Amino acid sequence: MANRANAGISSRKKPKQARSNDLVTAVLQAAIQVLAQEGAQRFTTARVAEKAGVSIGSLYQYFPNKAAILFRLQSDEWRETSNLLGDILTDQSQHPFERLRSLVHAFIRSECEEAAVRVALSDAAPLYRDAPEAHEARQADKPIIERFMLEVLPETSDTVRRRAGGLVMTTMSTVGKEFSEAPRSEEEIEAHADAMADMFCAYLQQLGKNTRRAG
Amino acid sequence: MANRANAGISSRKKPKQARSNDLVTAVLQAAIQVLAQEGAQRFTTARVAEKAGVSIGSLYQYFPNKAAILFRLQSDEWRETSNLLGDILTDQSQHPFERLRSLVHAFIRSECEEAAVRVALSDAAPLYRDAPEAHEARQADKPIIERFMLEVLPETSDTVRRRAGGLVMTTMSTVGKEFSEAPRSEEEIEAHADAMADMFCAYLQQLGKNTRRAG
DNA sequence: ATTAAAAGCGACGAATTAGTCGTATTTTTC
DNA sequence: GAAAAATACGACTAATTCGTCGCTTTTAAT
Repeated sequence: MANRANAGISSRKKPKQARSNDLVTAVLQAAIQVLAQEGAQRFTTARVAEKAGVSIGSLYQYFPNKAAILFRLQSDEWRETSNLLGDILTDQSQHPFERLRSLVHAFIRSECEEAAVRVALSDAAPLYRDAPEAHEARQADKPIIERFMLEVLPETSDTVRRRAGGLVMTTMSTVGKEFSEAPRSEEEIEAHADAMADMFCAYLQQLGKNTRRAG
Repeated sequence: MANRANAGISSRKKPKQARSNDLVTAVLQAAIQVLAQEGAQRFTTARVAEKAGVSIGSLYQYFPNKAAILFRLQSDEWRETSNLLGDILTDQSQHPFERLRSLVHAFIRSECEEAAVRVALSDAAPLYRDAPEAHEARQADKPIIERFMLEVLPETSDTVRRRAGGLVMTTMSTVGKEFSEAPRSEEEIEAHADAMADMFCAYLQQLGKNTRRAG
């Protein structure tokens, strides 16, 4: 097998004409369909190109390798999640705990939509997760979380606050993923999101109390 | 490729002589090494056979296909975790919350040991997770958790109690897995486990209060 | 010792896959 | 409208992988 993994994961060349832009979006949409219908195992560049109605050679003009397509899809999802975080957690018109609850609901709901694609995409994670680009992309949410946590636990030490924020976010994302792997009814989704939000609020409240007592 | 996936995932024939038992254990140990050193992507039956010092044909006498080897490893891990659960959560000499805290610490520590193998094994999960055997295996812990939760939240409705138990266990396992993907110092491990235990205790305590107030 | 069963072997077939490269077509530029 | 640049094409190569099958060696039974 010719291996181009060394070429990295970033896009190969910028599409300059309208048709090549269309080609790239066609490839990405096809990639989503292949992931959803065939799963990560059977996700191949040939299948993507065929479903996109594009030749395999053209595909490789804009993506250096298979991993780049997957990473692009994951990046798009990460960006969406970041927007969700920013929109909800900074809405000063609601109590912080209510914002957190909203976030959990929104996140779980979005995880459960198109669950097949999301599961397949994370099955394919080994192909792109070691790339430096992937490492960078995951730092995007940190400032937002940090600011939110400062609002909730203003008197707590940086270390504890940061750890708590990380725990809450990691829990939301990993448990949300696991939860979405089985098909869920609307009621289940809401109930589960509420339970998770309850857990977070109880935890943060307790942390706040401890700090006030100790400080 | 000749495909034997239909043959299922269970072991092919029982080793009856000492040498074949040795062969099976050699294969399993080699499989662990291959996973740890090469990762899920490069985990192949040929590599396992070679590292085990065994012919590929012999390997296929005792494992119907590649997935069966991986499933066997995962099963062994699940059984170990089940034992951990049973040992710790039923130890009546400690307060339930202390047991939970011990469990979290033990679990996170064990996840962080041999992290490479564990990560690779879950990278390979798509190969075995849809098998019915895998589905059964995951129900093993339910009764233990149920009994523990009854002890902690005796007056809560079944639905709520079961959901809470599931949430706590899912959180421990998924967050533990995520946490172990990066290398961690002893201090980090302890601090993180404590934070997680704090979160669980705060949550369950809160749930208990609500029930008492409502009931 | 003879025989049958169990275990072990490894070259090989069948299939799949990632990515290339020379060529053809379309668009832009001047 | 001619030259140059960008885009598109797809047959093909090189590599990898799973699992089989006919055959040999070892062990157990009588």
